[in-house]
Amino acid sequence: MTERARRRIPDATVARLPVYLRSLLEIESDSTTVSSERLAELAGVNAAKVRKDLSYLGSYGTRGVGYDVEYLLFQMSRELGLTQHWPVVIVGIGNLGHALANYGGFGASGFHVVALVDADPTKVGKQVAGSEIRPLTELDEIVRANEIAIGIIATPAIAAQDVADRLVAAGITSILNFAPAVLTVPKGVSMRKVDLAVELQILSFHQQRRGAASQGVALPDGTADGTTSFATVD
Amino acid sequence: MTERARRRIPDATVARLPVYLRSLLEIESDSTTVSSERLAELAGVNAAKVRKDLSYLGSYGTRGVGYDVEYLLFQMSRELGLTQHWPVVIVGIGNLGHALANYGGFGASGFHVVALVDADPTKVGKQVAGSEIRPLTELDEIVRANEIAIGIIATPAIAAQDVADRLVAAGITSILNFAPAVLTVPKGVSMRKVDLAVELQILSFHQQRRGAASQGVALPDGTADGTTSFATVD
DNA sequence: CAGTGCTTGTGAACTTGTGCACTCACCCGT
DNA sequence: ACGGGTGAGTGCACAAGTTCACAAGCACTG
Repeated sequence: MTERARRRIPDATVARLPVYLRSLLEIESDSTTVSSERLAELAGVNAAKVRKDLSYLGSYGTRGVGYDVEYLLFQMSRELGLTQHWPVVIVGIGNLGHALANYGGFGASGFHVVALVDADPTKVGKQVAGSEIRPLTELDEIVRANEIAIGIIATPAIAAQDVADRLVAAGITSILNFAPAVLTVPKGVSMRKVDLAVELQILSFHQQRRGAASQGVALPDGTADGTTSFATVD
Repeated sequence: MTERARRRIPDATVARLPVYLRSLLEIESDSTTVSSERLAELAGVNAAKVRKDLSYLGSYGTRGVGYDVEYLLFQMSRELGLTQHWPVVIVGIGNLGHALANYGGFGASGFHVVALVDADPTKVGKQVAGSEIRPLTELDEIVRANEIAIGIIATPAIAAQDVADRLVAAGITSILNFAPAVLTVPKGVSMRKVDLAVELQILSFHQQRRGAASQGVALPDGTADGTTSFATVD
């Protein structure tokens, strides 16, 4: 109640906040203030949506003027939890794990890859992106020692559920899964999935339809996830 | 009318079809028939959703029995356009592009990486995953020569829009974008986005909330995209 | 060949998300 | 000091997606 029972932020909005954040960072040096219209343009959505989304964070804009970029950045970062340090473990150092370990985009937002783990004994001990690959058996210890809350799964599909179970057992409560498998996790653990094959197949679906029917098919320009944008086919 | 004006398949359903497809492939060798309940369990959704989704494809089930796995697989593959050959070009052969080029999951579904392109002259000519990296300037020629319809962007954010424009100019109508940037494409081009940082930030949001409020926050167990599943926090 | 049990297919209620349009607060210029 | 213009905040109607509940249909048994 002291916290003013902050309005629950809809999932669709949460998914767009990072995009707004990035857009704000891009113009941070140019302008001190930004309108919903301009921000909408940068983020690829419409202005009404921007205003509604930002209103869930609170009334941080000034009517007739716009939003203060600095302040909005701060509030948004805080809301997204980016003001804190998030140690991350990557499990499965194949091609993708390798790429993720070397991905620079992490650090900027408070995410830091602090451990790499793989079940393959021939990989254990090797250095990747400045870290040494540790055996899967040490996962629990590693997670606890570093107080890791976020785990990334980049293993083959077959191993993914086992890894997820181990991560959960070790106390991890957020999982990002790149393995093409449906994982089940207990309540209290959030998990998101990134699936390359699924994305391609969705594209294929639309591509195929396009070829088949000369008939126009209207597609919406975004999903609840904000990860998609379609243009209209005609 | 002959084509029975096929019901438009909702986006949310399209996004789940690949998941069903994968689930079916897993049980293909075990059972000839599958119930909506079983399929729901494998795909991590609920049974009613499975039935509704499948109903958009047509009435392929048998009441009291279930769905014929083989037949469903065939229909679904056809619907998703996986019965055809899809040549794919990857632009940007950094860590991620490298990983994507080596990713095996493509071939199984009709996707084939037929060309790798990078703007960096020091990378051009090198062999990656059996293909030679070609210069960005040859993109147009490559796309036309191989009749490529799908392009994957794995460049830094700054280059992404330019690459997208080139892809579109070359005649590509489906783009999968891994660069952390909002791209605009003309009507008639579909584009999907996979953004690592966004995913992490969404996880961070929930993780952060969890820590802040001892108050329970209920999260839905899936989005329109089917790429997410959350458990409830308490 | 009728009865029983199982599972699909789907209308309808409900929830969530989107987009419009309008109000009202605030800044700035005079 | 005050009025005009601009752009935030929001109520509302609509669209999309989800879930429920149940009738309809098929296989199998006696």
